[in-house]
Amino acid sequence: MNELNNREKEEFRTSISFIEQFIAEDIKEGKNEGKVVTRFPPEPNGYLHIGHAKAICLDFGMAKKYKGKCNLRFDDTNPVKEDVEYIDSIKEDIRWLGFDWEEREFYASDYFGKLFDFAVELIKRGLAYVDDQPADLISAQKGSPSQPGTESPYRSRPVNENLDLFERMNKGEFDEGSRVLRVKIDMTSPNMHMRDPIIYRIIKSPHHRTGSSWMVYPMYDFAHGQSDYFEGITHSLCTLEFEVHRPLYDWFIDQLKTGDYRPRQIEFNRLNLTYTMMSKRKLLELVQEGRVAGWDDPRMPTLCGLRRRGYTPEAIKRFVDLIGYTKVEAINDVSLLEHAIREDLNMKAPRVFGVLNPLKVIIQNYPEGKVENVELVNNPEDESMGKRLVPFSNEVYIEQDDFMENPPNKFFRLAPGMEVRLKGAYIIKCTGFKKNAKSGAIEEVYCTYDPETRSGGNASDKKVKGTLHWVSAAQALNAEVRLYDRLFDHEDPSGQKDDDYRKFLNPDSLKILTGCKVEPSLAQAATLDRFQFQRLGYFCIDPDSTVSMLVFNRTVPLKDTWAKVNR
RNA sequence: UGACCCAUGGUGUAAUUGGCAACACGUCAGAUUUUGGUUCUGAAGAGUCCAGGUUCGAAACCUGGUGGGUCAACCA
Repeated sequence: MNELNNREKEEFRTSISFIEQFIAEDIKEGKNEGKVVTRFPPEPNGYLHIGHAKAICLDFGMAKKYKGKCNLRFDDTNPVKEDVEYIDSIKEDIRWLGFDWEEREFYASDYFGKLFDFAVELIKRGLAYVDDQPADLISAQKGSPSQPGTESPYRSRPVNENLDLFERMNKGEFDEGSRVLRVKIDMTSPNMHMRDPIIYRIIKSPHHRTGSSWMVYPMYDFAHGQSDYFEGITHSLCTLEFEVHRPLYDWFIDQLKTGDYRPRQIEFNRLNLTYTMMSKRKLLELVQEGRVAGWDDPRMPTLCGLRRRGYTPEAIKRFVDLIGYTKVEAINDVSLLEHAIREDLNMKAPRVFGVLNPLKVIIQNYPEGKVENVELVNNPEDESMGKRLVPFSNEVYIEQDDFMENPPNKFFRLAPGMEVRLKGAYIIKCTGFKKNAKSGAIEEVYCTYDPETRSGGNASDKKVKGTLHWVSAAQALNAEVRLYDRLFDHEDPSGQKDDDYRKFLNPDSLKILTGCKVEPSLAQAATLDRFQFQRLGYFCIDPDSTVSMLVFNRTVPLKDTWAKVNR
């Protein structure tokens, strides 16, 4: 209720991102007849991560808000790096987030013909030339950011010769790397991207969509802006590092355009998160080196990893909404992401009892063999989620942490002589315990219960300091629980100049608990179902889970002020 | 011996575009609670990177610094 009020308050806020301000101004000025067309342009060479979610939310979000369209376009200009496997996963992840590109699934490769024709046109206009020099020479001639470049000796090659060579490059007459097509701009430009950039190179590997029909492929810089133009994109939203490319894209569009229309590129900051990294290359290394179990390892910042971890699309979108879009290179605190998932799951996740580190409690005055079904609320935040029955008997498991032989001052749990409530059942009092003489480990705890204190009963309003979750031993289901922590123990693992990011891998990022006990209602749970294990955290069923062995992933622990007091 | 971008509590963002620096997360305290969760109340925490300038008035505009980022793939 109150949380809703908070959300409502936030929705009333008038501030919109600088990007949205630009879009709103463009609409107001009647640009593009007030239309908004955006696109999400991934390269199919890896899995999507939460940084992509930030872009997806913007691209699809702006289109939706301003009654426009958002295209999905795969920027597939480099056949050696790309694969259909990635296309499928990307589409799955975007759909999972809840966005729809309808029939507008495009590929940069759809435009290879148009792009080739445009390149030929540039040659004819004397604006492009074939360079026969090797890569290292071309690179050396480019100069450096503080040093102007020098012109290629092939720069003034006659038009006919360029035309002939370019056609023959595409027929496969020359080896990869032997020739490239460059555009003629300015080798002394302070902007490196304007120093006669390469627009076409020879690649003989087959392309996942066009097969072997092309032997030359456009560079990203030559394909991206024009693809936007071909699709009628009005607002081309991308990350900050493309800011310096914008003059080049504008140059191409100047040569291409026939009217007033041109896409407007607006750059925003990438998403960075503490204790992780977004580099696709490094994420791939983690997978290939076996440091994680795969792209969907629940410790990965990939969308499939977060999904398997138990994150909801709503929480991810909420998080993206909270961090905003600016031009500042920021590192966002993971605690905000965790806040977003807790906030969402608090409303949605049914409560259940699960004991991670079981300790048997024997209730000595409760009849042996008797089983009562006690009623528990599924979600105190949402009455419509109903109630369920949970079996109670004379032997129950509680959490090892919930018992102490010699408790400190504010320990509101079980200890010799102390009383606690077993949530939904009875108040019990500890009368003794069994301790392993060698290890000192507590093996069993003995209690008595007060029959009058059953929840809902006569003396049920009796106050005790602590309430524990529990699972009846005889009916308990066995479970494996995987506890995840941050993958790295450094806030910015990939930003350290002198240290490899692997050095900061957190050795405790995964802990597997095998002897866990959960309430019998969980037998019906399906893969990826999410629950709150009361007093512990949010958990979901892992795809590895089977009928004989339930497997849970901990999405995020509950806030724990007791643990905080103890540190 | 460059060009471009950026700078607001610990973190991320606001500030109706020149008018009392606000919100969220986090932190701390209290209340409520059959979850040490949730919820509620309150507090601490920046005077807006620095120095000048314009102005009745600057976080915002101008100049110059400082600091950070990006750019030299036949990657995207």
